[in-house]
Amino acid sequence: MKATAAGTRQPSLTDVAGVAGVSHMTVSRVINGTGPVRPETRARVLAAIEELGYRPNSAARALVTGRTGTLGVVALESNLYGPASTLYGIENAAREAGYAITISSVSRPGRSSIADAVENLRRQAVEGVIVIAPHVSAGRALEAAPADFPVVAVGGGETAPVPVISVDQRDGARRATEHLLALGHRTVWHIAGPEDWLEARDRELGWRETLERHGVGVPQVIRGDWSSRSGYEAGRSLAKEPDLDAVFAGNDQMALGLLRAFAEAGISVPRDVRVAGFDDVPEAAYFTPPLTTVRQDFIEVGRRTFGLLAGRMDGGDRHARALVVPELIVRESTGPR
Amino acid sequence: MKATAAGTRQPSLTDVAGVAGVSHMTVSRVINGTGPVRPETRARVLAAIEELGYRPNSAARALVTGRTGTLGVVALESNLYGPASTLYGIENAAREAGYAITISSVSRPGRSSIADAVENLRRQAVEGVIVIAPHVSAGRALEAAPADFPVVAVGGGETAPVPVISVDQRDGARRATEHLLALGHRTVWHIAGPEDWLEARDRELGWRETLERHGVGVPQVIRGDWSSRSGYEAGRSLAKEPDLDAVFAGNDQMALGLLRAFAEAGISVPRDVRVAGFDDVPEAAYFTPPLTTVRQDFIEVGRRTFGLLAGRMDGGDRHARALVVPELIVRESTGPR
DNA sequence: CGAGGATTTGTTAGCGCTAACACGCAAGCA
DNA sequence: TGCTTGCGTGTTAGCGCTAACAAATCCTCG
Repeated sequence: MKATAAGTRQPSLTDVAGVAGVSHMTVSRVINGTGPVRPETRARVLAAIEELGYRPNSAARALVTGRTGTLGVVALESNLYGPASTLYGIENAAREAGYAITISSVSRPGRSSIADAVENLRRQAVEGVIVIAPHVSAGRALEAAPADFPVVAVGGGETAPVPVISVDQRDGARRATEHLLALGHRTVWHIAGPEDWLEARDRELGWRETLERHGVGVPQVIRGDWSSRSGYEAGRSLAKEPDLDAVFAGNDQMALGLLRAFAEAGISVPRDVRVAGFDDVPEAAYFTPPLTTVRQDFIEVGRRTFGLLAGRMDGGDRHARALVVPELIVRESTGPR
Repeated sequence: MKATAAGTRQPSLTDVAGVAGVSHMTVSRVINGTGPVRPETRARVLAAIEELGYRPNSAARALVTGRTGTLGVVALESNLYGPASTLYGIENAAREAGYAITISSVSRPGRSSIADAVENLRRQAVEGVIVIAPHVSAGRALEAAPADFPVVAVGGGETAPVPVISVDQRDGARRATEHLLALGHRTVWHIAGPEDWLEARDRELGWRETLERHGVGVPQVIRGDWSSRSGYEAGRSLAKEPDLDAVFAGNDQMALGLLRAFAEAGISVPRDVRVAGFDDVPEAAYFTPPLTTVRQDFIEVGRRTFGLLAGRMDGGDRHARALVVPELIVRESTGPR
């Protein structure tokens, strides 16, 4: 294919048709594989396309077909392992299905910022939108989701009238908590994520339920913000606690901060205190000590999210739900003493 | 704004014009702010837009203006801190300037996969492309970048005929290495990133140059793959080294693995060995011990990358270069003994 | 009070493509 | 031979929008 000189108009279907000596419709048929074309005609057309470096004009096609082949993703602007991985999972599945992905990131999720992002994407003429914003406020924003436009959510908005895919956070928290209880601890402390995150709520709920089901006392929950710093601060105050012996951190970053604070306080993990996290970030196996944590398969989440959106675009149910089951990964931080 | 019933055609400019009792051109002028419109006419038009829930058809607009307001980003499908942060920086800057971002991710970078991704994006009618793929092979792919289409690269392809923005990796490596030498160590070992990464090459080069400039022996470089696992393995073999006293890891993840291996081998950091990393991931301050590392401002990188692309789309130089200077963050891992 | 200019609105064409239908031609059949 | 059938190709219209120009309206001032 030759590069077209800068400033020159891009070749159109008609230009190709001229070179190939056919009508523009025949060229269209060759490109889209619609309608019958004699092999020898097809070859002439393909040669002309090659010669001119023709590239279909997607705007013109979209205008007439009403389809853009683009999906929108509203993503949280953060480097949190989960959301970023989910994004790649979605992108992959979408690309395989022939869709492009347009992202619109949101720095501080809120009812209106998410609605704005969705509106932005609609103006970009996306055919559907995936919202990755596992916040309580995101859930509320989705409650007002239009019925005439396909929106799906990942990990949030239980009550929203949109399909939702989520990892079973409660179950993951239950697994971690039961694992710690099974080791003989009287109770398990918890460092929760920010209150406005659904995942934080669910993990806390799973932890609390499990303690109650086992009839053990529920300690005061400690509130963090997912960051290692907040885990560190939580660890500093927990270190003063006289009968502390097991902690379940809401994510791996906070667990890391916790480990750091304990190390500084001369508390040995797992000998004095056992610690578990959530997410299984790739680094968790190399923390000091290696961290027991709950693994979420984000690639799978991304794939299934795309699937749900594809279904919804086909007129599927607004109330579809999909749940991905997490897995407990046991490492030294809850190992033998 | 009312939701349109499913299945109904979206309202067009003409529909709005009908309701407002004006011509479609007047509506267009109101929407785009082109040409003068009487305030009272404008109000009627806006009311009609509101009433119908009108949303401009971007395909039609793109068809006639030749502009889509979309940029493409070729991203590496990975959760590495740097690329992901850069992506957000770009998205932010682009959104502020009124552009949308379409991403195309690449799992294994290579000459052809990157060229394919760029071609994909061009078919999506993006106005320009940013390639985030700091590989040697990416650089080669960019050497064949078309002259008639704006492409910029972040962090790679020194020789490619496209604008490039990068963090000064050599300088960062120099800072880390000099910092270690200044602490009185005889030499500094290095765990390098994968050979096909430009960043890995530059960091290694900066390290090597610095050692040579100071006239100290250059130890055999150890090759990792950015992962904590590879850092851990490097640490296991380094632990056997009799006169080891300072290590500069190519990134923070590998430094983490290294710290883990040293902890297992009973080597104390910084007492027995001092360790520095690269990137300053948010967790680095909470490693055991907190890690001295080189900070890169990825948000700035994203912003400037967008700036370079904007310049290139305006007919700017294909050989523009921008360099972001990194910063050494000193923490306990190179602290007093 | 009417010419001339500025302001506001309308008309027309066409961007590049696909849908729908029309046409020509060869083959099949009676 | 005439009529159908089906294949391969062409013609036309129109998607929703903006650019360019044309027309109408309003004001200002001699």
